[in-house]
Amino acid sequence: MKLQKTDIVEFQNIVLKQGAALYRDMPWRTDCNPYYVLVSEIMLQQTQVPRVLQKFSEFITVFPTLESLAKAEFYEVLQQWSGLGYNRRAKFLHKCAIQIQNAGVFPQSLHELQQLPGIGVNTAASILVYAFNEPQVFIETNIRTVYIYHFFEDAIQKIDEKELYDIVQQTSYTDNPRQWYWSLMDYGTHIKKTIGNYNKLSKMHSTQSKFEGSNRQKRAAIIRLLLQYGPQTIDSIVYYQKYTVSEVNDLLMALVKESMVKEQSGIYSIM
DNA sequence: GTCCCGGGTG
DNA sequence: CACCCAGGAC
Repeated sequence: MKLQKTDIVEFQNIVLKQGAALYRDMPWRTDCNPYYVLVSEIMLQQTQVPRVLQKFSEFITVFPTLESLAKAEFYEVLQQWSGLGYNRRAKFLHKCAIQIQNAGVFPQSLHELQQLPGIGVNTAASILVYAFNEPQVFIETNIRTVYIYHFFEDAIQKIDEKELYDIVQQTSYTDNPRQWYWSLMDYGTHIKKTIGNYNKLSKMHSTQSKFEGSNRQKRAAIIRLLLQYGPQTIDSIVYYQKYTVSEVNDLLMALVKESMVKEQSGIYSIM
């Protein structure tokens, strides 16, 4: 779909106007230094803004700089992360800090950013937008909502991500990328709250599996146990959690493989 | 039940 | 491409 210039300008004006009206202040928006942006972007993957707002401030109080995070032990990072969910992200973020600190400079290209763990194409682009106000094209759930609402509301078939990307690119407001994406985010959140979730029309949309009784739940329980009560044997974990031995064994194997947990002569602890 | 400023893995 | 990863809000 090739858009007319007038349609593009009209759309941009709507989004920017809504963005100004709906603007939400956040610490990582007030101060867009690359470290704040990195921390917030990882936290915001699959986690809503209100929950991140609280965690972010606590996290930054303990780890005010990239250097302080890089020098920290992982269990300290995990302690701060605890409660946010998707604990793997804490490991990714910690590794990011270490790698960037070792490199000596904050990565400033899509390619370099994507080399870092936990940073895919979307997060890489978003970091360039928010930290450096660089024009980039990316899609996440709120942006998807805005574009489906405005351009694909009557779609019969599921919308392909490439179609969306094409429109996002054509309508991209490059005068102030930061302001543009803040507007898309705040407007998209507003549409979802007041009108509905259009993402169901996207091919990307899928309902997630149940949490209750899942491995996610059990992993989290083991992590919490190790964080609160220190190193444990498999048997003690089995005793406390009432999971089967083979279950706990499998979960621990996975956690060790992800460098979340380490094992030393039968004793498991946070890495 | 459904969602969330996704990415890694096989 | 399918599945996994957490936790709370609604």
